[in-house]
Amino acid sequence: MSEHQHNDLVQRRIEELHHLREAGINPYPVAFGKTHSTGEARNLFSDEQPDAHPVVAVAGRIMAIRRMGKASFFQIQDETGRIQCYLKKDDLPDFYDHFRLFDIGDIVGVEGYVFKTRMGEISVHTTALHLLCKSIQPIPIAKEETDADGNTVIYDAFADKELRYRHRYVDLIVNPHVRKAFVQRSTVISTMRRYFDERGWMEVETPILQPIYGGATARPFVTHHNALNIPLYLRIADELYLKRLIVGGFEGVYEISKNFRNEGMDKTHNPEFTAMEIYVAYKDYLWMMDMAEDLLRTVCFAVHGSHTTTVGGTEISYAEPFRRIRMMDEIAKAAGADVMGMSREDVLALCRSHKIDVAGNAPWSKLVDELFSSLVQPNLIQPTFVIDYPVEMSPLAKAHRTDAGLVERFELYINGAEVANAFSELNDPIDQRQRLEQQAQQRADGDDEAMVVDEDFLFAIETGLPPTAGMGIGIDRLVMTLTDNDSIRDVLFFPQMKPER
RNA sequence: GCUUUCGUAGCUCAGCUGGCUAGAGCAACUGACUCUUAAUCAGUGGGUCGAGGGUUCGAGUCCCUCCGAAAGCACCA
Repeated sequence: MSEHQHNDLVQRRIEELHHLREAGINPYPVAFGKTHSTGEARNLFSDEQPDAHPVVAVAGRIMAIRRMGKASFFQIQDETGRIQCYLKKDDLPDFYDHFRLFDIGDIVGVEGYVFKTRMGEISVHTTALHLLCKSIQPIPIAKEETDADGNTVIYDAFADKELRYRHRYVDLIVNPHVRKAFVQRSTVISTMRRYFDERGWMEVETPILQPIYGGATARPFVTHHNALNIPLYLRIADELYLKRLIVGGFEGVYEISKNFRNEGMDKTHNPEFTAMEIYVAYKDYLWMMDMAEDLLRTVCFAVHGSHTTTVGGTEISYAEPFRRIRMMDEIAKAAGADVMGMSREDVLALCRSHKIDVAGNAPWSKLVDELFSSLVQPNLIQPTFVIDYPVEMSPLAKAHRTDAGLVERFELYINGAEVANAFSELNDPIDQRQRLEQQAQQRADGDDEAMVVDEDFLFAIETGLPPTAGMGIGIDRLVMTLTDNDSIRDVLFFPQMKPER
């Protein structure tokens, strides 16, 4: 701690701290009897009764001070916003000089009454001021002005991304739009949870530390359990455990889980991220599509009070029935050829003819995926379900009821990004074993993201999984589209950073 | 992992083809001011220019290595 930044600004504040103590003021008292939020206090004032002078005790962080000799104005900020406070020496003759030792960033409690200044700002006329926490690190001061058109203009906003992510608490104090995005994130999650709970589906918890990882194609983090002396993997997906619970007799389960993937980081990838997975027995992917659509419409409304939102200047509507398109149809339209039944070599040539850079030894499914990602996905701006994927790309999805070679699967795309992935779950144990063995073969052939055979999972499927629909939603990416942020770091409180040195 | 760009005061930023003691605004400090609001006015202090090395008479500026970040690419969700 002593190696902390000890610049002159910090030194100055530590001295002030000592002076306050000498004056008999405890800079770190235990509590404060707050009666109103700043927002509530502001609402107490009415122009019909300007002399009502409702009495309040509000608390918050000092964000601005304007000293004018024997009177001062300061603004305090709490969860609901800011309110100006007015303090004059006549009211607090013994205390007023101590206020000189208060700084921007200190947390105070203010007792007083609500009034409106001559300049028309609703304020608290201070009758007692309590220091609740002396801050010794200065916070960045972004000044705000309301221009003639009523727009808030911010000067010198705290903008350095590295500092904002490393000191997120400062970012949250100083940048209201950052706070707002995280409130919206919380609304997304709480709305989903309520939606599922109301329908009788049960929230569950499954292991994060797993002896065998599965449910997705990804590279895991590995750790070691000392007492058992075995490697354990941090989960990459919930799927296999949640299906075991459906086997066990629960008919609707969901989990909001942190997953971990040991891969590169960029605007859309953080090594730990949040997924929601839900499984409902006796349903299929068509039912799940309807549910997903209703769910997202509900979530959007909870966040925005509207069924539309704007991302990067483009309006996204959750109101209309979402478009549903078949993957193979779209690839055929965009690439000019039906890839079903085409040889790997022909699909490779097709990729090359569209100038898609792919490895020459990539498997058929990978090539088809590339065609889709390059030619179709970027155009899926409005919420769109892409349905019926090739079986090679979906080792856990049930074979399509009518179309050979396909599975009953959909992915939901919004603003060109995949937000949900779902299928009619594969419950044919013979088929499932073959699919996993295929994965194992790919793995043996050098694909280190292919799945591992999980014998206990197969045992569960052999025990009997009812017909079941399952879906995963990438919460971070959904929140990005709902908060108009194009970087995942802006919807994670503490995105992964390299340590400073 | 690769490529490019960036790192100057607590914060936001200037600093030219290398050239006097590295600047500004906000914040801080001293003083004035009892309804201000980007308060105002007068004055003061504050820097290992990310770190280390090199070239040069001279480096914030040019070169190299390292650290950190951002954007793009690759991989993935």
